Amino acid sequence: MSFFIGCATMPYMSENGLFRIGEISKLFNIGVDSIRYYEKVGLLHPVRNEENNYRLYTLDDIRTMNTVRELLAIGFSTDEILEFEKDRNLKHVTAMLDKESSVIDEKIRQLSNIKGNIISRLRSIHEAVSLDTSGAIHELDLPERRCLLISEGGMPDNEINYRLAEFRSDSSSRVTTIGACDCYVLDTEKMGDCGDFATKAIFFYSRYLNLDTNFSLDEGKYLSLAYKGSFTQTPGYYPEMLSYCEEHGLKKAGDLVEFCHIDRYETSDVSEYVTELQMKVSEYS
Amino acid sequence: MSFFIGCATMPYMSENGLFRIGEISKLFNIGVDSIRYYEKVGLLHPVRNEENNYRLYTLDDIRTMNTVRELLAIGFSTDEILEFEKDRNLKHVTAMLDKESSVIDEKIRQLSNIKGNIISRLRSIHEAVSLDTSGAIHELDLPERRCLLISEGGMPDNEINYRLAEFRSDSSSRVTTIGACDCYVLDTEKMGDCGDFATKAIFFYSRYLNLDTNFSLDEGKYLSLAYKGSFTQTPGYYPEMLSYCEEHGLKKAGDLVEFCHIDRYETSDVSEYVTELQMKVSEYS
DNA sequence: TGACCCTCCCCTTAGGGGAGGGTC
DNA sequence: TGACCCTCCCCTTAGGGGAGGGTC
Repeated sequence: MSFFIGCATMPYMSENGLFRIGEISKLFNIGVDSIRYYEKVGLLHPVRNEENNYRLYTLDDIRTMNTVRELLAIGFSTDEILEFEKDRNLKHVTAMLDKESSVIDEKIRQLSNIKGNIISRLRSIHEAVSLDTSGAIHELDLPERRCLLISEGGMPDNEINYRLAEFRSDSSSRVTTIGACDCYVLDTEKMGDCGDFATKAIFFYSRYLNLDTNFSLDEGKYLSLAYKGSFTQTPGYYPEMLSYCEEHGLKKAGDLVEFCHIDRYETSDVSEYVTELQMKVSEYS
Repeated sequence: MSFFIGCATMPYMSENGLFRIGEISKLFNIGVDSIRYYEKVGLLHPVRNEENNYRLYTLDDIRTMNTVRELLAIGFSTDEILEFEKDRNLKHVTAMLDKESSVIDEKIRQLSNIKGNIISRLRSIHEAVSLDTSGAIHELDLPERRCLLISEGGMPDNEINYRLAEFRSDSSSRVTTIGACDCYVLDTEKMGDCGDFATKAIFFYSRYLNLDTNFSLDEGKYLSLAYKGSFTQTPGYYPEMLSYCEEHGLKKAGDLVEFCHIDRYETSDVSEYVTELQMKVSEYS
């Protein structure tokens, strides 16, 4: 044990054994405003130099400052620190630390959930922009998929936002737009207002996000085709899917469904939209 | 796909196709103040009923509200949401989500550190109150222990707080009082001011907390004895330690050190203090 | 009349950043 | 004179809670 720690004097101490606010500020490496603030909330009670009204701090104030900085650093509020200063005992300090520990656990739990949510959204977006948007048809074997039905029948785009809000306010419902996929079941027999197919149903789907669900898309073989830009291109692609079926000995076994992977929820630039068409098919037997 | 979702009307909609603030409030299950606040920061721009000056919201405002609530829930500020609303595109949304993901990682990292710190303090306190404070002497084989030397020589209690502050402001220094142990190397040959042994050195030690250190206590055999209450009892216990040595064929091989496990940093109730005396010993050979 | 809407205005954390004036 | 100190006073998040007054 032979280290010599600095000089034995206290460089920031004024001659009368008391410290000025600037000295405390340097000693603790914090702003003078913080020190005045601790006084305002009742943590410090410096005496005053009667001649110039300067605040003067004792070594005991420095003890308080040490405790205050230590407790602020581990997340306590000035109110809690004040309570502790008023009633400093073992039961109190362990109760404080125990409680703070739980509070931090809860914060970490919430942040981890949010982090998972963000990662899921990023993954969904990444997967969407990685789709083959050449319009080429792929055969996919898909598992059962859980979805959230928003509406049976068509609905103006904006009304969907009303339904989403309704779901959201239904207490525990989890709905998500950014990174989730709004999907349209199309009626290929009927035309809608915009020269497009009429809509039979609207639902939300996400492979990664943990949405509420109220029905499933069947597992099975699907034809899939994706394109970029305005989703008015859908009717043009439908005949190609039918031709593909004929050429490959398949038959239509479900509705045509439009998956809007990237749309107005992620971007206002229509050229960035990514839409996928899926249609369930089966083999002739 | 055969679920029927509520009625096709929008129950909260006023007759003219617009919504009043109370309706939006119910729809989103939030206070009207929040909705007015979003307007104040520029996120919403409701029109007004010219007759009564009531705010009126469109379905497009509901779209915005959905996005706002979704992004607030994952930690974005209204400023960031405003930026996103102004320039909504894929690059922007992925950059935002990426950045938020990093911010959350950093927050979790900090909270985990704090949590570890709190747990260490609780463990230290728990261990201190679990000590045998009957004054009985125990022989301990202790490993090398890293410590933080505060002062060579004695020092008024309060001046220690000044030294602690100095260490703390030395940028990266980690010092801790609550849950750490301030220790006094005693000079058993000299008396101090209070009829107690004079102090040869002061240092901090914690088994669990990650303090800065600048020297080590040697590993080896120690006599240990703990008591509760005022630490003025130390001189009374020292002769007992010497007698124990004689009776057990041991000799004093180091200074008498006072470990103040529980003291003024944890409690203002002296009867709760827990002090441990340690003295290095060796066998006669 | 009661439910709903309006506009101020003050309050919450832990300080930060002035302005305007005195002190060493 | 420059560094230091003082006291207001305004500002920061995302709203919450009034008061005082009009509207359906």
